[in-house]
Amino acid sequence: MTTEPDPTPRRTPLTKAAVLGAAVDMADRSGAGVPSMRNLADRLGVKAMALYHHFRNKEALTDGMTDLVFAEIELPADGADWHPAMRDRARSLREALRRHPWASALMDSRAQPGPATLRHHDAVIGCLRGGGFTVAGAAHAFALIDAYVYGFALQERSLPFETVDDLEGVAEGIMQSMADAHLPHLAEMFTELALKPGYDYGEEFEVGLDLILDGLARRRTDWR
Amino acid sequence: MTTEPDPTPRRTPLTKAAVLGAAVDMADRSGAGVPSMRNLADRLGVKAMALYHHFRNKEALTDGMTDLVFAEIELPADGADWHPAMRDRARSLREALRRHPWASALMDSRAQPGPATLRHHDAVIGCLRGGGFTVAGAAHAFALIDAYVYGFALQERSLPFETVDDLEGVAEGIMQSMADAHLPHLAEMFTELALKPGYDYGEEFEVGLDLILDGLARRRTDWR
DNA sequence: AGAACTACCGTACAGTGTAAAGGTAGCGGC
DNA sequence: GCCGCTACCTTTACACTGTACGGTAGTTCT
Repeated sequence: MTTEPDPTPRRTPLTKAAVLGAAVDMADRSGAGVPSMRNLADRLGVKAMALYHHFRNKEALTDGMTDLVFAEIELPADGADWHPAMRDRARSLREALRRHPWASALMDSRAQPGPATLRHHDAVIGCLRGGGFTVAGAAHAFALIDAYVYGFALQERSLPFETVDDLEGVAEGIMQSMADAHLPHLAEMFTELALKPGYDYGEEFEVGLDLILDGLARRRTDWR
Repeated sequence: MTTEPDPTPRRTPLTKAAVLGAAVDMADRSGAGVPSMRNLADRLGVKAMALYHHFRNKEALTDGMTDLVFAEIELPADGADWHPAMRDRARSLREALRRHPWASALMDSRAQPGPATLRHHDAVIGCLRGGGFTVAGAAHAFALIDAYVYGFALQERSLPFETVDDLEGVAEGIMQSMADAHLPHLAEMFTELALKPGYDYGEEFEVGLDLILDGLARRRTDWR
């Protein structure tokens, strides 16, 4: 009777995937970035040091988290037309970075790209090559689009307001600075654009993306 | 004799500027990002809590540091032609971010822009407006260029190697992954481009910048 | 039965930001 | 002279971080 099935040997053992899922979820909710090992362990009903059995250190954990984000991004379908495919991918990447705001800052420290990341990059490059880009041209296009999307996500995240209500409070302070320091152009942009009811900084994304994709189309066959 | 000049009342008192200068210098040298309050204080011959007399909290300190970086960036000269001026500014910004790699990641958390930052933005917008961009057009151009430069800096910083020697070591691991996981396009790009002797990822910067400035020139008068 | 291995826990340490309070030097006013 | 006042810095303390080290149940292999 001591060898009964024992449905919960103590609890169902942790898996890498379960830990990463919980970590991503906590990071998304809290808005405070990657959770601490202790908090993450608590949420999993376990003590902090148990996590080190599944991840060499915290960096390995965050690497796994970013790879999970990459897995969410829409891959270009095989043989798809490069132009709409790149547009879709850029939007998808941007939305993933918006869902997981901690991820854009994390790019920095990611020590090594995970499998989803590599697969993602391969598909994108493949799509570009199929669309007539040379190897060097595909590298140009890839670097350009990615830099833009990451940079945009970073900027969007660093805006000092989230809602329109916030905006008005913050705006007063900035407007004051602008009046004090004689910054007429900035002031103009605020009063005539940014503070107007319908303005949404997020819409700048499409404008820039259009310009970039258009430029790529124009250079596609010239490069190299 | 008790009222002598006393050249060192105990020591010359700290100033905000001195603290910020030391902090930036430490961050640049160490490569480990913003120093801790204790380490920074040590370097200044002072105890950690003394710093809180000059900065409300650490965030205020990092805000000051980023503002100091902005102060290094070349401003467009008054009335300068927008095209070369924007190119120079983008290069200057990128080089500042390369000198201070911790700064690009810090963009994120900067709570409020300092005076140098605001002055910088004002000058850039002014140059664009003077070059015939509408308010909305200048906003488009500004958002696009900045996103690109920040994103590029972020990517460049996240490359898993620094020197060509490092590269070869890392490459073997990645090549192995690529072979295992069937990533032919990525493999091709590595063998035919990235691992070739003369290749320098940094040169991609100019390619993308050209494309963007060209697109801006093309749309300058159409926008809005 | 004993050994080896897996998965987890307890404890401990050095490091972090910072709140609270205290000290001390230099000052102007009585 | 002395009394506060302010500017600057220190001491102490607390809650929190990542993680090294060693231990301990339970399972599996021999």
